Amino acid sequence: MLDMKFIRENRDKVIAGVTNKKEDPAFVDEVLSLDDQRRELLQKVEQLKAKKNTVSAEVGKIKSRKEDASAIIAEMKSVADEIKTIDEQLGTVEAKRTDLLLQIPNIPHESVPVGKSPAENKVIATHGDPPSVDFPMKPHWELVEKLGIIDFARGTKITGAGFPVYIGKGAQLERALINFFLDEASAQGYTEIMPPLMVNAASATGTGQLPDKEDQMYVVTKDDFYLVPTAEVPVTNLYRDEILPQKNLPVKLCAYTPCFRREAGSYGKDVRGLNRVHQFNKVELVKFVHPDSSYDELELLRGDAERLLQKLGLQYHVLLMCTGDLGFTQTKKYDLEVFAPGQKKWLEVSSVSNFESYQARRMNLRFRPDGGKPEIVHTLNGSALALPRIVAALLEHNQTPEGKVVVPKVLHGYTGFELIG
RNA sequence: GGAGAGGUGGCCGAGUGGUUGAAGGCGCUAGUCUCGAAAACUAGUAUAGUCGUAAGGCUAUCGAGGGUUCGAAUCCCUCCCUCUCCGCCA
Repeated sequence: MLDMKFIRENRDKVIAGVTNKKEDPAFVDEVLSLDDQRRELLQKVEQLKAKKNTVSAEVGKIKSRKEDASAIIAEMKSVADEIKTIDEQLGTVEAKRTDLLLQIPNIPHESVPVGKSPAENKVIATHGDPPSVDFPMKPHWELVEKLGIIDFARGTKITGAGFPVYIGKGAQLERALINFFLDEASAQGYTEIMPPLMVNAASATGTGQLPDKEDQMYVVTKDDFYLVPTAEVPVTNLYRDEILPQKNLPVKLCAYTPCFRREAGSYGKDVRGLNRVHQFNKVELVKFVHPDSSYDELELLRGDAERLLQKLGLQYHVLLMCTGDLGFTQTKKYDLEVFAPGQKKWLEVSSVSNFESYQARRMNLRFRPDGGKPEIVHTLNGSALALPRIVAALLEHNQTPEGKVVVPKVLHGYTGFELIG
């Protein structure tokens, strides 16, 4: 969430930012009005509490002298009632304020182009070329079926649509990619985390999945847990409610997890094959950094993700997302899209974002500047990378006329084979 | 799942209704002492909200939330977590 003080002092800026994100700016003034009410009630009740405290201490002294304090006690009873009444009002106002505060999105960074639709995202870099072949390239769903390495139909039987089964070299390729990504991250100084795959409501709120994106998560109602939609959630919450020493910054973490997403509302859109599934594997990078360096760290993070695509020899481009296409909690975001030549489509395989203090404030994640008061850290994350679309692009990019697939060299040590089929 | 014990400041630990934001110790920071260090001694050492130009004041916080009371770390209720024993189990 945003800092209440910041909203108070920058009303117009916040409204502009919220509007550019295509969110409702009406909440901003509502929050400000609730904030005024809150402070008014707070002052009133705190004065009464101060009185209560001094008089109650007095009662103690009187009683210890074995004197009569019944008159004062009777008087304080009405004060106590008044406190209770105002406290209740205060509680209501505060709950509303917090509720609204959670519904105000983070505001975009000034370097982000203002825009309404994905069409206004900017392609800021492209790398690699499509394979130069003289045969018609197949989409991956045809390749994997013939090769028998991913079985969508049986996944549907076991669970439901969007739960593919990886078989034989398909499973091995998946495992190889996960290890490759994790090893690359470790080499860049990221500490590997293996987190829980279910999180509680507090964690989901910390990263912004709740209340905004509740419908996208699978819920274990019996225990009030959520299946992780991305490792971002458990990993970013690792130090929730903690104060990190400044010398530990930047904290760099990486994690492989399966990701579970209901993908409600996206039926029929790019759902063929591996393009959009309910359960998939992903390696995620997370950083906690000093507020002064978060935009430099964002570029480094993007580099870490890009390098993987380069090493895999895939064609990709980098999008700088416009304000209207930014997520609720993000101030700036790059998407990496890889080209899948069999279906002639760009597929999003990574999303690299800065959240500034927005998540960290929700999570109460701070650092202590040397000798100073605790401050909120900035959080960033990026996929490095999401597996299914990488596999899709990789299979399509490296297919042979016979429908076999050549494994990229960097993976040979991981797969133990160089050809599928 | 059953039975029991317990959750206090960075850590250990005292505290069963009346100056307890919280004794004492450890740790940490600064100072004294020392050629320097250790030891010893002295002082300081939470977070947040709110009012104030500031100094500073006030409020809240002893797992979380609610209740009783003029007054709660202390009594009551609910929940969470940890530990021990039993059961079950990869």
